[in-house]
Amino acid sequence: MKDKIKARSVPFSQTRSRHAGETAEDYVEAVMELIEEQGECRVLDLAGYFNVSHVTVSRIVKRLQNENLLHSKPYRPVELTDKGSKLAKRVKERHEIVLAFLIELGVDKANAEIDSEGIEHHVGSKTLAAMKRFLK
Amino acid sequence: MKDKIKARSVPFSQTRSRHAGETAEDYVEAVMELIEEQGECRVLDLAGYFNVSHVTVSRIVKRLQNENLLHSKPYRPVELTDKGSKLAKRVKERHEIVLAFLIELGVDKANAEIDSEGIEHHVGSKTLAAMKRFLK
DNA sequence: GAACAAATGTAGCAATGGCTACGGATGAAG
DNA sequence: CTTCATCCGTAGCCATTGCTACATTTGTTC
Repeated sequence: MKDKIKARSVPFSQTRSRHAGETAEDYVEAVMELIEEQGECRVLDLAGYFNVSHVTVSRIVKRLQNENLLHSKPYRPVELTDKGSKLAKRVKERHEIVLAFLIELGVDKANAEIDSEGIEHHVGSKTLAAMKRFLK
Repeated sequence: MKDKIKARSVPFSQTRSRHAGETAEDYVEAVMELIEEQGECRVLDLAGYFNVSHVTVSRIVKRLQNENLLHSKPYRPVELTDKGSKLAKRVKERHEIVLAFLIELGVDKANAEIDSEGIEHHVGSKTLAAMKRFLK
């Protein structure tokens, strides 16, 4: 009798929804950064930031408006809602910790920046706390 | 004149293709693990492993066959090609290093296992080398 | 070998995120 | 106020990864 395969359902949470959440995090973070850097955030700014077409940005912005993370009127700059702003701050802080951690670990800045973008979405609170301890 | 937004094209490489690559890594690793654990790997084993339907597994296995990572005949177990086997070994080794690293960093085993599944795909060679140094 | 359960494949739908092509809105320059 | 470049939205395509429902194959049991 074969053993039943144990589900790795926690680490392998549904790929699609997980990825949609990562996209949301990347977008609110980018919007906050672009607004800080240049006062406003346009669809084309995001397209340049992520290196995708404005169409892709436009659709994702629309979805994130439905999720109450962003808001903007047609042909107008993209702004953060309160909810989006709070998420952006959490994401940015986590991102900065992961980046500083990798650099402290001995990774060169260029690679630390690349890897931290991918890693940040998968750093849970326990791992984040461990990284903070390491930095002190 | 507004500054041009610098593209973050390296960290934000095209999401779809990046994710398809992560799926490939997860699948070859799972196939190798399941074969080691129980001698063969069936579609339903993978469905249980990833907690998705057998239909999703079936389609992904077909895609990975086209990419020459897996092979199997209809209604038959899934096996690794040489290419898939090599990839699986690299992925498994990287995964084990990331997991050991998180535990050494002070993350509890349960959280280390969860986070390492997500983090591993984004650990470049430089970061991996830094993790290895830390472990010594 | 017939019948049945389990495993796998197929059809077809949705959501997400890529794209090109095209059309409408905005805003600056004349 | 018209013109025009730029920005942005819409239409419609594809790929990936989810799903349910149904069809087919396999293998066991009688």
